[in-house]
Amino acid sequence: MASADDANSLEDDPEEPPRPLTVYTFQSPSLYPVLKSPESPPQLNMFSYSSKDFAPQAARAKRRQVKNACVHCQKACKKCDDARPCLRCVKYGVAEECVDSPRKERKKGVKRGPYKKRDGKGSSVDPYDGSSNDASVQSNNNKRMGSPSPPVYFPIGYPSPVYYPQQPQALESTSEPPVLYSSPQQILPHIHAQPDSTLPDSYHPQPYYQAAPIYPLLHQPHYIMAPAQQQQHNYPVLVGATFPKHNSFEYQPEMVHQQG
DNA sequence: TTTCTCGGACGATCAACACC
DNA sequence: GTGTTGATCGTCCGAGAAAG
Ligand SMILES: [Zn+2]
Ligand SMILES: [Zn+2]
Repeated sequence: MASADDANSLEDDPEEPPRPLTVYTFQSPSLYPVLKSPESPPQLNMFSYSSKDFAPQAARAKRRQVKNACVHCQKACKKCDDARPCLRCVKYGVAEECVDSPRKERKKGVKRGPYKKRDGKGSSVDPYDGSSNDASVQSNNNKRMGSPSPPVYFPIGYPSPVYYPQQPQALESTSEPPVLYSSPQQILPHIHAQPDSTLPDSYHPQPYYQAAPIYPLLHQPHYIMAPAQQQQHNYPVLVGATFPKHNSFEYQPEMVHQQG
């Protein structure tokens, strides 16, 4: 079966077709809930799929990746998120070791030989021709137009790794059916797991809000919030979380708070 | 049964190349 | 200068192995 960390293409985009019947349960200290297939699964279309099984010829969903996984996730080949510490590290109790993995510099000066001609003058393949086997085609489909697509709100049920400097923007227009998004109330603040002094350089607490991981109600983690008097912002401060079943994960960092 | 490992598919990036 | 191509590098899915 899938590993505990698996089955969690949680952040995937709304364009993705529904994955058949699966339910999240927290049953391991692994970062992400496990997908189970209950006998009478609810009809929830909240999960992405990532395999070819559902690939409708044309609209093949894309897997979304974080820009830089943390060292632990990278090593484990597991899904990371943009938060630092990332959810997985928090869950494993190694939040203080959660730092971006180093990236190596891209080679330069590599010669490539002539490209295919543009504009049908040559033997170039139609990038939208579904019959193409050219591996590069699929990558071309999503990266045209330079800059990365703007952040989008994640649909309910999708834990999101993304930070939003402020209110999320409107979805980029798409021909896909509309999706539901978290209400502002569902956006939790960034996890402040460590005092500033122990945080990695890459960690810059700011009034950023993270679209919180939103799990199906049945298996939602119990978020531990700082007492009101400890909060100096007008948003709640998350200090830890416990996950139902197996209690194996309980994270309660000492304190929690950031200067405004 | 649950958790861990890791091969490899796929996504993101960006320098080389092509065209105007 | 701008846009396109395609190689490189990174992420993480998911199957199988290992452990309990
Ligand atoms: Zn991580
Ligand atoms: Zn981490």
